[in-house]
Amino acid sequence: MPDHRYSIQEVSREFDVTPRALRFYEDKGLIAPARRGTTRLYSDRDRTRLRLALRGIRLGFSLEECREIIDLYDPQQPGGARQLLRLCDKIREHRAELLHKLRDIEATLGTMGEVEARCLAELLKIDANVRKAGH
Amino acid sequence: MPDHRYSIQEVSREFDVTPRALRFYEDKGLIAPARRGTTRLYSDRDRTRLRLALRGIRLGFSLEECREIIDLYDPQQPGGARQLLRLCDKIREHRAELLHKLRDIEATLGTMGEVEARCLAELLKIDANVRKAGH
DNA sequence: CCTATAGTTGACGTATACGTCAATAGCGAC
DNA sequence: GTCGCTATTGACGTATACGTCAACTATAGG
Repeated sequence: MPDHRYSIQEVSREFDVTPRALRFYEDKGLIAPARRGTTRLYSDRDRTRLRLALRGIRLGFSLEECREIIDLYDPQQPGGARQLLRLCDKIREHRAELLHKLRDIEATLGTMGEVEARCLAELLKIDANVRKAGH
Repeated sequence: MPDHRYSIQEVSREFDVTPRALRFYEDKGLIAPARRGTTRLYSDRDRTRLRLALRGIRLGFSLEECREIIDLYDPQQPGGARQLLRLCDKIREHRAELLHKLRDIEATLGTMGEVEARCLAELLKIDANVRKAGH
Protein backbone atom coordinates (compact mmCIF):
# COMPACT_ATOMS: atom_id res chain seq x y z
CA MET A 1 0.00 0.00 0.00
CA PRO A 2 1.25 3.50 -0.74
CA ASP A 3 2.14 4.81 2.69
CA HIS A 4 5.34 6.59 1.79
CA ARG A 5 6.35 9.72 3.61
CA TYR A 6 8.03 12.61 1.83
CA SER A 7 10.53 15.16 3.05
CA ILE A 8 9.82 18.84 2.65
CA GLN A 9 12.41 19.02 -0.12
CA GLU A 10 10.82 16.20 -2.08
CA VAL A 11 7.40 17.80 -1.87
CA SER A 12 8.93 21.16 -2.67
CA ARG A 13 10.46 19.84 -5.87
CA GLU A 14 7.44 17.77 -6.87
CA PHE A 15 5.05 20.72 -6.72
CA ASP A 16 7.55 23.44 -7.50
CA VAL A 17 6.96 25.42 -4.34
CA THR A 18 9.57 26.51 -1.83
CA PRO A 19 9.85 24.92 1.62
CA ARG A 20 9.05 28.34 3.00
CA ALA A 21 5.73 28.34 1.15
CA LEU A 22 4.95 24.84 2.46
CA ARG A 23 5.56 25.96 6.04
CA PHE A 24 3.47 29.03 5.38
CA TYR A 25 0.59 26.94 4.07
CA GLU A 26 0.88 24.78 7.18
CA ASP A 27 0.71 27.92 9.31
CA LYS A 28 -2.51 28.83 7.54
CA GLY A 29 -3.98 25.39 8.15
CA LEU A 30 -3.88 24.18 4.54
CA ILE A 31 -1.76 21.16 5.37
CA ALA A 32 -0.69 19.49 8.59
CA PRO A 33 2.14 17.03 7.94
CA ALA A 34 3.15 14.60 10.68
CA ARG A 35 6.43 15.00 12.53
CA ARG A 36 9.28 12.69 13.31
CA GLY A 37 10.91 14.73 16.03
CA THR A 38 10.68 18.21 14.61
CA THR A 39 11.03 17.13 10.99
CA ARG A 40 7.95 17.30 8.80
CA LEU A 41 6.84 14.12 7.03
CA TYR A 42 4.34 14.60 4.23
CA SER A 43 1.84 11.80 3.57
CA ASP A 44 -0.13 11.16 0.39
CA ARG A 45 -3.09 12.85 2.04
CA ASP A 46 -0.95 15.93 2.62
CA ARG A 47 0.10 15.87 -0.99
CA THR A 48 -3.51 15.63 -2.12
CA ARG A 49 -4.47 18.59 0.03
CA LEU A 50 -1.52 20.50 -1.34
CA ARG A 51 -2.53 19.68 -4.91
CA LEU A 52 -6.02 21.05 -4.24
CA ALA A 53 -4.56 24.12 -2.55
CA LEU A 54 -2.32 24.95 -5.49
CA ARG A 55 -5.26 24.62 -7.86
CA GLY A 56 -7.19 27.12 -5.78
CA ILE A 57 -4.22 29.46 -5.57
CA ARG A 58 -3.76 29.40 -9.34
CA LEU A 59 -7.43 30.30 -9.68
CA GLY A 60 -6.99 33.37 -7.53
CA PHE A 61 -8.54 32.13 -4.31
CA SER A 62 -6.98 33.34 -1.08
CA LEU A 63 -5.26 30.80 1.16
CA GLU A 64 -8.16 31.19 3.56
CA GLU A 65 -10.67 30.32 0.83
CA CYS A 66 -8.48 27.45 -0.28
CA ARG A 67 -8.50 26.05 3.24
CA GLU A 68 -12.29 26.18 3.27
CA ILE A 69 -12.53 24.40 -0.03
CA ILE A 70 -9.98 21.75 0.88
CA ASP A 71 -11.65 21.08 4.20
CA LEU A 72 -14.86 20.40 2.32
CA TYR A 73 -13.20 17.78 0.18
CA ASP A 74 -11.07 16.12 2.79
CA PRO A 75 -12.47 12.91 4.31
CA GLN A 76 -13.63 14.51 7.51
CA GLN A 77 -16.26 13.10 9.87
CA PRO A 78 -19.48 13.68 7.92
CA GLY A 79 -21.39 14.74 11.05
CA GLY A 80 -25.14 15.03 11.25
CA ALA A 81 -27.72 16.11 8.71
CA ARG A 82 -27.25 19.75 9.72
CA GLN A 83 -23.53 19.57 8.94
CA LEU A 84 -24.19 17.80 5.67
CA LEU A 85 -26.67 20.43 4.57
CA ARG A 86 -24.21 23.18 5.39
CA LEU A 87 -21.58 21.30 3.40
CA CYS A 88 -23.88 21.11 0.38
CA ASP A 89 -24.58 24.83 0.65
CA LYS A 90 -20.91 25.66 0.71
CA ILE A 91 -20.30 23.43 -2.26
CA ARG A 92 -22.99 25.23 -4.22
CA GLU A 93 -21.44 28.54 -3.22
CA HIS A 94 -17.99 27.57 -4.40
CA ARG A 95 -19.40 26.05 -7.56
CA ALA A 96 -21.11 29.34 -8.37
CA GLU A 97 -17.80 31.15 -7.99
CA LEU A 98 -16.02 28.61 -10.15
CA LEU A 99 -18.69 28.88 -12.84
CA HIS A 100 -18.24 32.66 -12.77
CA LYS A 101 -14.52 32.27 -13.28
CA LEU A 102 -15.26 29.82 -16.06
CA ARG A 103 -17.43 32.39 -17.83
CA ASP A 104 -14.64 34.94 -17.38
CA ILE A 105 -12.22 32.56 -19.02
CA GLU A 106 -14.55 31.79 -21.92
CA ALA A 107 -15.17 35.48 -22.51
CA THR A 108 -11.45 36.19 -22.47
CA LEU A 109 -10.70 33.30 -24.80
CA GLY A 110 -13.36 34.63 -27.15
CA THR A 111 -11.90 38.11 -27.27
CA MET A 112 -8.48 36.59 -27.65
CA GLY A 113 -9.60 34.60 -30.66
CA GLU A 114 -10.95 37.71 -32.37
CA VAL A 115 -7.76 39.63 -31.80
CA GLU A 116 -5.68 36.74 -33.09
CA ALA A 117 -7.82 36.49 -36.18
CA ARG A 118 -7.42 40.20 -36.95
CA CYS A 119 -3.72 39.82 -36.29
CA LEU A 120 -3.35 36.90 -38.68
CA ALA A 121 -5.38 38.76 -41.33
CA GLU A 122 -2.99 41.71 -41.03
CA LEU A 123 -0.02 39.40 -41.39
CA LEU A 124 -1.50 37.83 -44.50
CA LYS A 125 -2.04 41.25 -46.05
CA ILE A 126 1.54 42.24 -45.31
CA ASP A 127 2.81 38.95 -46.67
CA ALA A 128 0.80 39.40 -49.86
CA ASN A 129 2.22 42.90 -50.35
CA VAL A 130 5.75 41.66 -49.83
CA ARG A 131 5.28 38.92 -52.43
CA LYS A 132 3.88 41.36 -54.96
CA ALA A 133 6.70 43.86 -54.36
CA GLY A 134 9.38 41.18 -54.23
CA HIS A 135 8.26 39.70 -57.55
CA MET B 1 -23.43 57.63 -31.17
CA PRO B 2 -22.53 56.58 -27.63
CA ASP B 3 -19.91 59.12 -26.58
CA HIS B 4 -20.99 59.61 -23.01
CA ARG B 5 -18.42 60.35 -20.34
CA TYR B 6 -18.77 58.94 -16.84
CA SER B 7 -17.65 60.33 -13.50
CA ILE B 8 -15.49 58.24 -11.24
CA GLN B 9 -18.45 57.68 -8.94
CA GLU B 10 -20.62 56.38 -11.75
CA VAL B 11 -17.96 53.96 -12.91
CA SER B 12 -17.28 53.01 -9.31
CA ARG B 13 -20.90 52.06 -8.77
CA GLU B 14 -21.32 50.36 -12.13
CA PHE B 15 -18.41 47.98 -11.61
CA ASP B 16 -18.55 47.84 -7.83
CA VAL B 17 -15.00 49.04 -7.28
CA THR B 18 -13.94 51.97 -5.12
CA PRO B 19 -12.68 55.24 -6.62
CA ARG B 20 -9.42 54.51 -4.87
CA ALA B 21 -9.09 51.26 -6.81
CA LEU B 22 -9.86 53.06 -10.08
CA ARG B 23 -7.10 55.60 -9.42
CA PHE B 24 -4.79 52.77 -8.45
CA TYR B 25 -5.52 50.94 -11.71
CA GLU B 26 -4.81 54.16 -13.56
CA ASP B 27 -1.51 54.45 -11.71
CA LYS B 28 -0.65 50.96 -12.93
CA GLY B 29 -1.52 51.83 -16.51
CA LEU B 30 -4.66 49.74 -16.77
CA ILE B 31 -6.84 52.69 -17.70
CA ALA B 32 -6.14 56.27 -18.68
CA PRO B 33 -9.33 58.34 -18.49
CA ALA B 34 -9.38 61.82 -20.00
CA ARG B 35 -9.45 64.91 -17.81
CA ARG B 36 -11.59 67.98 -17.73
CA GLY B 37 -9.39 70.15 -15.56
CA THR B 38 -8.24 67.68 -12.96
CA THR B 39 -11.44 65.68 -12.97
CA ARG B 40 -11.37 62.23 -14.55
CA LEU B 41 -13.84 61.47 -17.34
CA TYR B 42 -14.27 57.82 -18.22
CA SER B 43 -15.14 56.95 -21.81
CA ASP B 44 -16.69 53.74 -23.12
CA ARG B 45 -13.23 52.61 -24.12
CA ASP B 46 -12.08 53.10 -20.54
CA ARG B 47 -15.03 51.10 -19.32
CA THR B 48 -14.20 48.30 -21.73
CA ARG B 49 -10.61 48.21 -20.54
CA LEU B 50 -11.84 48.18 -16.97
CA ARG B 51 -14.20 45.33 -17.71
CA LEU B 52 -11.33 43.30 -19.14
CA ALA B 53 -9.12 44.22 -16.19
CA LEU B 54 -11.67 43.05 -13.64
CA ARG B 55 -12.05 39.76 -15.49
CA GLY B 56 -8.31 39.23 -15.27
CA ILE B 57 -8.23 40.22 -11.62
CA ARG B 58 -11.00 37.75 -10.78
CA LEU B 59 -8.99 35.05 -12.51
CA GLY B 60 -6.00 35.72 -10.31
CA PHE B 61 -3.81 37.63 -12.75
CA SER B 62 -1.71 40.44 -11.30
CA LEU B 63 -2.48 44.00 -12.35
CA GLU B 64 0.73 43.94 -14.37
CA GLU B 65 -0.41 40.85 -16.26
CA CYS B 66 -3.84 42.36 -16.73
CA ARG B 67 -2.27 45.42 -18.28
CA GLU B 68 -0.37 43.24 -20.74
CA ILE B 69 -3.51 41.35 -21.68
CA ILE B 70 -5.62 44.47 -22.06
CA ASP B 71 -3.00 46.18 -24.16
CA LEU B 72 -3.10 43.23 -26.53
CA TYR B 73 -6.82 43.62 -27.01
CA ASP B 74 -7.04 47.35 -27.18
CA PRO B 75 -7.18 48.90 -30.68
CA GLN B 76 -3.55 49.95 -30.81
CA GLN B 77 -1.55 50.66 -33.89
CA PRO B 78 -0.92 47.18 -35.33
CA GLY B 79 2.66 48.04 -36.30
CA GLY B 80 4.76 45.91 -38.61
CA ALA B 81 4.92 42.17 -39.15
CA ARG B 82 7.42 41.81 -36.34
CA GLN B 83 5.02 43.44 -33.87
CA LEU B 84 2.16 41.33 -35.11
CA LEU B 85 4.11 38.13 -34.69
CA ARG B 86 5.04 39.12 -31.15
CA LEU B 87 1.38 39.85 -30.49
CA CYS B 88 0.36 36.40 -31.72
CA ASP B 89 2.99 34.81 -29.50
CA LYS B 90 1.74 36.64 -26.45
CA ILE B 91 -1.81 35.66 -27.24
CA ARG B 92 -0.79 32.01 -27.44
CA GLU B 93 1.02 32.41 -24.13
CA HIS B 94 -1.97 33.90 -22.35
CA ARG B 95 -4.26 31.34 -23.95
CA ALA B 96 -2.13 28.54 -22.54
CA GLU B 97 -2.42 30.05 -19.08
CA LEU B 98 -6.16 30.44 -19.44
CA LEU B 99 -6.52 26.85 -20.60
CA HIS B 100 -4.54 25.73 -17.57
CA LYS B 101 -6.88 27.64 -15.29
CA LEU B 102 -9.77 26.10 -17.16
CA ARG B 103 -8.44 22.61 -16.46
CA ASP B 104 -8.02 23.57 -12.81
CA ILE B 105 -11.64 24.65 -12.69
CA GLU B 106 -12.89 21.50 -14.37
CA ALA B 107 -10.88 19.33 -12.01
CA THR B 108 -12.21 21.22 -9.01
CA LEU B 109 -15.78 21.01 -10.28
CA GLY B 110 -15.30 17.29 -10.74
CA THR B 111 -14.09 16.72 -7.20
CA MET B 112 -16.84 18.98 -5.98
CA GLY B 113 -19.45 16.87 -7.74
CA GLU B 114 -18.16 13.69 -6.11
CA VAL B 115 -18.21 15.22 -2.65
CA GLU B 116 -21.71 16.54 -3.20
CA ALA B 117 -22.90 13.12 -4.37
CA ARG B 118 -21.46 11.45 -1.27
CA CYS B 119 -23.02 14.17 0.82
CA LEU B 120 -26.46 13.71 -0.70
CA ALA B 121 -26.19 9.94 -0.31
CA GLU B 122 -25.45 10.42 3.38
CA LEU B 123 -28.43 12.71 3.73
CA LEU B 124 -30.69 10.16 2.07
CA LYS B 125 -29.51 7.46 4.43
CA ILE B 126 -30.17 9.66 7.43
CA ASP B 127 -33.57 10.61 6.07
CA ALA B 128 -34.46 6.97 5.55
CA ASN B 129 -33.47 6.12 9.10
CA VAL B 130 -35.51 8.98 10.47
CA ARG B 131 -38.59 7.83 8.55
CA LYS B 132 -38.21 4.28 9.79
CA ALA B 133 -37.75 5.38 13.41
CA GLY B 134 -40.47 8.01 13.19
CA HIS B 135 -43.02 5.50 11.95
C1' DC C 1 -20.57 84.91 -5.68
C1' DC C 2 -21.04 81.38 -2.40
C1' DT C 3 -21.87 77.04 -0.63
C1' DA C 4 -22.28 72.15 -0.99
C1' DT C 5 -20.84 68.21 -3.06
C1' DA C 6 -17.72 65.66 -5.61
C1' DG C 7 -13.04 65.08 -7.00
C1' DT C 8 -7.85 65.42 -6.49
C1' DT C 9 -3.30 64.43 -4.76
C1' DG C 10 -0.11 62.83 -1.38
C1' DA C 11 1.03 60.08 2.54
C1' DC C 12 0.69 56.51 5.44
C1' DG C 13 -1.55 52.10 7.02
C1' DT C 14 -2.92 47.22 6.25
C1' DA C 15 -3.68 42.35 4.66
C1' DT C 16 -1.87 38.69 1.95
C1' DA C 17 1.74 35.73 0.45
C1' DC C 18 5.57 34.74 0.63
C1' DG C 19 11.48 35.68 0.42
C1' DT C 20 15.58 35.92 3.05
C1' DC C 21 18.68 35.45 6.64
C1' DA C 22 20.51 33.88 11.06
C1' DA C 23 20.90 30.76 14.64
C1' DT C 24 20.30 26.36 15.88
C1' DA C 25 18.86 21.43 15.96
C1' DG C 26 18.69 16.76 14.05
C1' DC C 27 19.83 12.86 11.13
C1' DG C 28 22.66 9.79 8.05
C1' DA C 29 27.04 7.98 6.62
C1' DC C 30 31.48 6.86 7.86
C1' DG D 1 31.16 10.30 17.74
C1' DT D 2 31.43 13.76 14.21
C1' DC D 3 31.14 15.79 9.79
C1' DG D 4 27.98 17.44 6.57
C1' DC D 5 23.71 18.23 4.93
C1' DT D 6 18.94 18.99 5.80
C1' DA D 7 15.42 20.89 8.59
C1' DT D 8 13.38 24.13 11.97
C1' DT D 9 12.13 28.28 14.14
C1' DG D 10 11.92 33.08 14.62
C1' DA D 11 12.41 37.63 12.81
C1' DC D 12 12.48 40.89 9.55
C1' DG D 13 11.97 42.39 4.62
C1' DT D 14 9.24 42.90 0.33
C1' DA D 15 5.74 43.09 -3.45
C1' DT D 16 0.96 43.56 -4.49
C1' DA D 17 -3.42 45.67 -3.99
C1' DC D 18 -5.68 48.43 -2.20
C1' DG D 19 -8.01 51.31 2.48
C1' DT D 20 -7.96 55.49 4.97
C1' DC D 21 -7.29 59.83 6.26
C1' DA D 22 -6.02 64.86 5.40
C1' DA D 23 -5.75 68.88 2.99
C1' DC D 24 -7.07 71.09 -0.88
C1' DT D 25 -9.45 72.13 -5.33
C1' DA D 26 -13.08 72.21 -8.66
C1' DT D 27 -17.60 72.59 -10.26
C1' DA D 28 -22.56 72.96 -10.37
C1' DG D 29 -26.74 75.02 -8.51
C1' DG D 30 -29.20 78.78 -6.38
